[in-house]
Amino acid sequence: MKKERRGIHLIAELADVSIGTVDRALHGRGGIKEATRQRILQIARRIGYTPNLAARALSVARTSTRIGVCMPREIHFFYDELWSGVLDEARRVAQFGVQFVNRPVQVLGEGDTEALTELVQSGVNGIILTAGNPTGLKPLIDAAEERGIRVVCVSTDSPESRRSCIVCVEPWLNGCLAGELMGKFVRPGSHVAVVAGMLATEDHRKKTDGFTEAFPQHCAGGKIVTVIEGHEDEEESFQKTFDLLRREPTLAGLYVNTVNCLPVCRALGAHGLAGKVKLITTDLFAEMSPYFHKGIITASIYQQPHRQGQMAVRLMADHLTNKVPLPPTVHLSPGVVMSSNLQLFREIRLAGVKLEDAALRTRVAL
Amino acid sequence: MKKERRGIHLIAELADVSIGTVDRALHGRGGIKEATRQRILQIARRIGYTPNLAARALSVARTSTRIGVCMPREIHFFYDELWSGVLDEARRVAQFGVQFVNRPVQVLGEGDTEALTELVQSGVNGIILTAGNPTGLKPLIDAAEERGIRVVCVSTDSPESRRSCIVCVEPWLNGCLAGELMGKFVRPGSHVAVVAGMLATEDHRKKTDGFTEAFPQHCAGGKIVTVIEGHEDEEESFQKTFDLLRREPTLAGLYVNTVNCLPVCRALGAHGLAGKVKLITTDLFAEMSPYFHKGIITASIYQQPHRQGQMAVRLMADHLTNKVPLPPTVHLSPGVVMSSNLQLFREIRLAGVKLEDAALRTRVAL
DNA sequence: CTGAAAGCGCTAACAA
DNA sequence: TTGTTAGCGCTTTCAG
Repeated sequence: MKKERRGIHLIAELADVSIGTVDRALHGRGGIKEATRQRILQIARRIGYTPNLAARALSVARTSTRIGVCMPREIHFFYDELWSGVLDEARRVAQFGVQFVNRPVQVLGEGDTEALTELVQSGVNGIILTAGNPTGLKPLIDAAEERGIRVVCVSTDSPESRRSCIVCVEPWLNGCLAGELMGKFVRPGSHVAVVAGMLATEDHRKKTDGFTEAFPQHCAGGKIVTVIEGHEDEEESFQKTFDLLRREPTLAGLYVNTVNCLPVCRALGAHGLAGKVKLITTDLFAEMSPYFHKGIITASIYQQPHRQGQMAVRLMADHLTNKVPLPPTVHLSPGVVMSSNLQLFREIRLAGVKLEDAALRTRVAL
Repeated sequence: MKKERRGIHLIAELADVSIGTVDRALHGRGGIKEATRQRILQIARRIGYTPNLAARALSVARTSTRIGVCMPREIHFFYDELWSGVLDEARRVAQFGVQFVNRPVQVLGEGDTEALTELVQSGVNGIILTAGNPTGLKPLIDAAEERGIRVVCVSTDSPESRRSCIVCVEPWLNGCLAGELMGKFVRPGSHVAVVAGMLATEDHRKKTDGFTEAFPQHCAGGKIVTVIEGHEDEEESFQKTFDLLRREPTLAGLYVNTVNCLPVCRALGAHGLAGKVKLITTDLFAEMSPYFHKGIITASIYQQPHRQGQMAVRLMADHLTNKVPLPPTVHLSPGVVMSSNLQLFREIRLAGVKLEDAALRTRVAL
């Protein structure tokens, strides 16, 4: 009884060539007669050949592909989760011979040109990047792509550049969802306001725009009375919100489109407005928890940082190791956090677990 | 220059034994002196050994592990997505030598005892199952677990049984979220109603309970005037809703906790109540789309079927191939679908794409 | 242009 | 109780 062959051996047997030739045909390598190639591809198609990725990974283990990661290092908040998403998935694909080079920057947009330059020079095959300052990064990203280094932006885009792919929650849509929710929470004709970080930041501006567009569509006669900027400063945010609430006693809703929502919560609390003014925030971290319970935060728009990181790694790894084409955009749907489902989110469940420890717990949902 | 060894070869070299012995030590196989084992484990720990999963997968490819899947076959709706989540992830882990045995049943709860029996007898190593009739299935599940076959329930649980793990969106919490949303959409003192499938079904009853508990907490003086049962019948659902709307002209909200929401939408439309009565539905499929745009559906609670399927496969495969322990429960957070983010959901994006084709498009988000 | 052969790190069967 | 060895399916190098 003949031995049952598999994979390229089977093809080789059927085509009556050696596995080396099959390999050449399958990979479009040179040095093979076009006729043979066609015959082989034909057979491969007929038997529905799919490469065994484990074998491939094992075989190329030493010449492994490397992925560089440049994202902000920051604790307790969004980027922590983004990192853990990246690291979790990195651990999985590491088994496929993919290595990672981490080049964290301290703050979004600071020192990222240097980090990116380093990564490019270090000879990685792909780069995952939060594009803090899109314009400064553009030439570097373009240069990297020029050299065949794929760049996947995550969370923050550099839309003008030639990056291969962006994985994010679209900020405009993010604002729209907040606007729609707000429009449905407050009564027709209500006045609401927006607390942004700084409108100079594209992300905050787009969120504000989305909100501004969607809110009136879902709240007949609704009006956005003002947009204030907290500049990510605790004191300033508190003061400005506090003043706003005094100035506009009829205010029905407040949309905070930055992670810096605690001062706003405190200002609302100080006015005794828990639940009276509908507060919609952005992102999630453990310290927000009590404000949900007190009814001060009505809802928060969750940007799925962990999943963003995971997706970015997965896309890049699939592309690099299996030639899966990179989609130009991957837009995740933002989640809605309210008091009922609060406990299900990683940020709340894993509160207090340090990054290292959290990284070990692969199995916690969402 | 000596050749640089890796993995178990390195350990073997350091411990001055053969790789066979290292393998025995690492896997707790018999026939090895306790002292040697300790010495080897010690070294493994010291050098931070992690097995190369690709190599392992490749090596055990022929003796591969098999996972049985028993879930309802149903088109256009929830289970379609559940299947595609399973199949997508199955394709990935297939590379690790995991095979799948699919035993679809026509309808949830019909013929699943037979299917499960077959699977157990077919000698699979693990089973992924939607437990349609929990009580009937319990003895079979227990028997399977007894024989060392891990059972992971997905979407529908058999809580009394000894299944190793459940992956789902908790129905009670699902109802709570709907209740909270509703409580915030309507004015204090509002009257709302629930349209269930049949309260005899645990899932529907729990959703109803959750809603009943949460709604009054978020709507001062709010009242649930009635719970009607549509029995998943189009005509009955329409008629009962239509009558209800006539009987209760002040009704402010309606919560449909089954997938069968179209008749309710039509009844609302027939009364010209688009947007007047807040409608919160469950699940998502393409035909709901126009009702979002017309403002008839205010929000839908999305149970992430694709992700549920994906998680179930991932957990099972990780457990079977890498001995990762199965967590007893994995509760996903339900998503909130509104008109703003509607387009981001698979069910809407991939509308019209048949299961086979959709299965090829691994790269569509969420 | 094509074939042969050496590994990649691990498992499992067989020998000692 | 331990060592040896033959693959798993693929990539890559070196000969023809």
